[in-house]
Amino acid sequence: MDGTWSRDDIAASVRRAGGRMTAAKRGIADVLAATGTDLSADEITQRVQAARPEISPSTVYRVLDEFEELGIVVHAHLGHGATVYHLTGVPHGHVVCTACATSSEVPAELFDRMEGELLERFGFALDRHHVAIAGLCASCRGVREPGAPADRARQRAH
Amino acid sequence: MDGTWSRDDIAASVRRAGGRMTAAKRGIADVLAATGTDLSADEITQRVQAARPEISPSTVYRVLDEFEELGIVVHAHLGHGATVYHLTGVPHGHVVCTACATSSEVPAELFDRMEGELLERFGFALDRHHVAIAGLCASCRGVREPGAPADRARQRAH
DNA sequence: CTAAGTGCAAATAATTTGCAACATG
DNA sequence: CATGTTGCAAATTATTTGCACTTAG
Repeated sequence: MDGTWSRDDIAASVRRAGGRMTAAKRGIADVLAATGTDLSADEITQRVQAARPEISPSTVYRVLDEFEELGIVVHAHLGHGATVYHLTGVPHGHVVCTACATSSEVPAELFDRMEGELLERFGFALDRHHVAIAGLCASCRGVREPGAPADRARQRAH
Repeated sequence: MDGTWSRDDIAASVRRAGGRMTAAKRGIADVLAATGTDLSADEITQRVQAARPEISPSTVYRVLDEFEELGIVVHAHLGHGATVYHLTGVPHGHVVCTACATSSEVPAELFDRMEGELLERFGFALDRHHVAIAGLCASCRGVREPGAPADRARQRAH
């Protein structure tokens, strides 16, 4: 139940918990299943509305909350931007570039060592896919050549 | 210039950049220097207003932005909560408990190994103090004894 | 004096909530 | 047909911005 989710798996999970499978939930489930990447509530809303324009943002938030309690999706905070959601499955971490705001997923094992140390030294049990790590991506590094017009990446450095 | 900041250091830095040292900036500098921990813009506003009630939140945000461009403060995103700020100095990472929402600072070396791997494998240069790592703190772990009344930590699990 | 800085009110963005109308099982 | 759900509008929270007025240097 932590591999790939189909719309039917989701429906089964919802009903098992006493919930009802509605058009909104079906639409959201389809969007999530059709996309491999993380999506913000707003992006999910827009895609769902492509098919059913009447579905409101508040419904999307409520359904996402329900799916999360059922263990169907998880959310993560990517720095400055909005919260993103994705189906549970291959656990992964997130890195966000503070210059171009691009986020990418990285294998969860990268966190292994830090996880162990945090647990031993602080008793803190890390959740690898919940919050993103910030930094500069490969293409944004080295862009700042000393002496260059500075360019001033005027975006509040995320 | 990355050790401990005094109000005068800050004033010098502001003036060197062509800025003016005002009552608001002085008040904010004092609050930051008096507190070792991370503070949200709202907490800073409240503390500054204890002395000068007329100082507005928007000014706090603007001053914090200026201080950040001058390298006096850095901000970090602690998961669900508001952005927090602190004076630059001892670099550290942040961990936030998803159950009790408490955040703590952890030594930056914990990130060393991950930093190296991210750089080698993805060309990504990590910024250790920008975004928090989520998980369960020592006191919240083990609280969920199987069979217990579940208690339902009803807060949207951060 | 003069440009930097400020207070205040209004504008955004991301969510959340109240409630009456609906639909699923 | 009972109750889980939804759409919509209004409320919140965190932040940003426009502007006329104030003040540091």
